[in-house]
Amino acid sequence: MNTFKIGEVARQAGIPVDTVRYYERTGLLPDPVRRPSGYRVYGLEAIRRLRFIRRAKALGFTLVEIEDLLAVSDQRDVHAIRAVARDKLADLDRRIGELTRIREALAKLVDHCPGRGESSSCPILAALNDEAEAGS
Amino acid sequence: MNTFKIGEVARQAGIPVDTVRYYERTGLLPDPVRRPSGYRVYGLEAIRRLRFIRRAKALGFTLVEIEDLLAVSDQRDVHAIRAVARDKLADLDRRIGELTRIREALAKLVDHCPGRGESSSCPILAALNDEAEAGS
DNA sequence: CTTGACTCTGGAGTAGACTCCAGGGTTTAG
DNA sequence: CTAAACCCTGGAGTCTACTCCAGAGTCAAG
Repeated sequence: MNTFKIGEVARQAGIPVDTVRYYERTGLLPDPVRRPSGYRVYGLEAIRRLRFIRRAKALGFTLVEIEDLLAVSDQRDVHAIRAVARDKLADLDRRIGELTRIREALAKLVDHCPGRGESSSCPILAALNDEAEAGS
Repeated sequence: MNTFKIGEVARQAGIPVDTVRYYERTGLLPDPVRRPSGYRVYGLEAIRRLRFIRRAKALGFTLVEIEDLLAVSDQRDVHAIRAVARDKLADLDRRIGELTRIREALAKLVDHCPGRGESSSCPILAALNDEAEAGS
């Protein structure tokens, strides 16, 4: 019998039970069939969908983006899927670039800080206190 | 007269008025002197501190980290300041590395997706649906 | 004095993604 | 049959860093 209760589905997908219910509330996961008792009943499809969600999250997609991804995936629209993935790639590049800029600025300060002596010789303090804005 | 009302301090520091009050609430900024009317009165020191906060945020520090930074900065402990900055640098490296890993995985999928034809030929869908975990 | 700009407080709302709780009912192994 | 393990709901709480609001009081210029 390929039907599962929520706990089993959650375990198979590697996601907490509360999170499965949360995904249902937000519409990411369709409302499941219920037993007369109210217990949710899932099929293999639900496990597949939850794993899809987990993997997409690991690729840096937000839940809203995953909803889009699932929609086009359900329609098997390869073109649209690639477009969504491309957008996400551009977004990742932007975020990486930003963090890298910050990293370089901070690295330069750390490199030039002697770590001892007068506070006036610490470029980190200087950068934080000085009037000049941090350039590139 | 080197005393300012909150609006002036905020403008000088380049921070919204609400945010200045928020920093006060969270303890990042010391409670200022008050006029009998209740109006906050600040000196140049407050403007300096707010600018410090703004610059530290631009370097990727969180408010909690900035609180630490301000504490060691107030003690002019160069060694401790460098240690905090180094920790932050390691943190940035970790985050950049993680995003870069995700970026590479996604880029590979996008590169191999034809963008048309059968959904079975789309590696993005395959990666999201397949049983295998995404490797490096 | 009047007017408009400024400031005060306390509290609520925002985004994103959960996470936890109380106070029940249900299922299943033994 | 019993007890442990599981499941249900609705709602509240978490984290970060603000942001906005109403309703009231204050200040400065003309």
